[in-house]
Amino acid sequence: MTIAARKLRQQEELKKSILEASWEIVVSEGWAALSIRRIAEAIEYSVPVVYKHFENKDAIVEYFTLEGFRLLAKDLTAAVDNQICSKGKIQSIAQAYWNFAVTHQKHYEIMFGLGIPKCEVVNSAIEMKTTVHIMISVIEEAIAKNNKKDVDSLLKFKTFWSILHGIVAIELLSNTAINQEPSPILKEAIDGYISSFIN
Amino acid sequence: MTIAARKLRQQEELKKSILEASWEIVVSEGWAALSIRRIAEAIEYSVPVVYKHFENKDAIVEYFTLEGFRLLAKDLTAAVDNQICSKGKIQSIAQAYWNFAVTHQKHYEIMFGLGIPKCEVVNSAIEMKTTVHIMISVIEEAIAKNNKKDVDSLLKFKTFWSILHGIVAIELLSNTAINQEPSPILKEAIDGYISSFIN
DNA sequence: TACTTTTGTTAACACTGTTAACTAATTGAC
DNA sequence: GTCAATTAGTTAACAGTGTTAACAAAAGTA
Repeated sequence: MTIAARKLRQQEELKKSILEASWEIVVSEGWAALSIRRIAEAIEYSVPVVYKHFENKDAIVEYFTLEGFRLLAKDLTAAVDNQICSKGKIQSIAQAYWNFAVTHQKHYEIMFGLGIPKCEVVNSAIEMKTTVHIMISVIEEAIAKNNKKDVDSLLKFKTFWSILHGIVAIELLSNTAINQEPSPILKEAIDGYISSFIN
Repeated sequence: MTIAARKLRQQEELKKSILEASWEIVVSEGWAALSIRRIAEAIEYSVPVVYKHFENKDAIVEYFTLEGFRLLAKDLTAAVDNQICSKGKIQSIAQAYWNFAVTHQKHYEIMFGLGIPKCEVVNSAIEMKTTVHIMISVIEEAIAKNNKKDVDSLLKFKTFWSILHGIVAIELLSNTAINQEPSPILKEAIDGYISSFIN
């Protein structure tokens, strides 16, 4: 069955090349430039071949959306592992979130880009849930350690995420050469957030 | 010159009908459904007539973007006028910002939708600058009244806007029938923000 | 009336996502 | 080895998008 194995391998490589070609287009020319015909041209195959590997264009975009959440979850996990106290963990997550957004800008755009109605997919994805879970765990731990039983952890989580996303989004919108350095706005906002329920 | 006047009036009405038809499409079917051909069909004219009144599709979209900022600026101004103390003003602006986003969702989407590279236009628009100016004034006043000369007002403003946008964006993304009621997340986040530089 | 300008149309170009219909190559059974 | 069945890949089309050149008809002006 080595022939069948080779065929399978070739098909997988073709799928991989579709994703690589897609990513190259997105990185160099943005999400709007991504089209099936451009992909087909890049992989040197005809258009329907792309549809053999992905149901439609959305499926390709979705791949990168989920990849983004996977990467984000990994980064956030690493950020938490570095720290011991709750305050440090939250600050570290915030910093990691920021770093992710500036180093994976195209991912972030498609993960949180408004105006594109594909939220159903994202909201139900486990990749998303992992990210959410990491944040909530840290916040719940902080609440427990600070004996603030009256604090709503879900509310705190949503506030946390909203602040993070807001800072990133405004920064990405004002497309003035984004600097990798930690944003003072981030520090500012997170300090205020932390002091609202951690001593 | 009454004939020329009538012609001018008719042209203006045609332009108005283009905008009305466009808005109807956007409201009922979203921004993605807006197309020149759909507009032409709605106004019962051929396609090039639309181009007589707007240079291109972006110009139509831009109209609503600027209209959005105009409306937002008006709402924020009214919100400030209602209040006397700095804290109240900031809270009132936050609430007004939220209200604007939920009652003018389609406007908000196009004003801050990521992934659409039309920021150059928006950043240079006076409509945008007015909105910015209102927020900064209130913050500067708060800083002055609280004798916090070391506080960076621009930083505070960016943080403020980021928090507001983040909360709205996350809410709009999780398209679960948005409720008009004041978001607890908003109150939560703004309270934290205010206490970071107002006694 | 004859000329010019305005107003509007049709039809095309170059794209987009998507798919039906077809061909050529490869595989499996006899 | 031959023949049918499956697979891989193609071309060409449909329906839609933004945009514009070329043209016709109506209206205004001399």
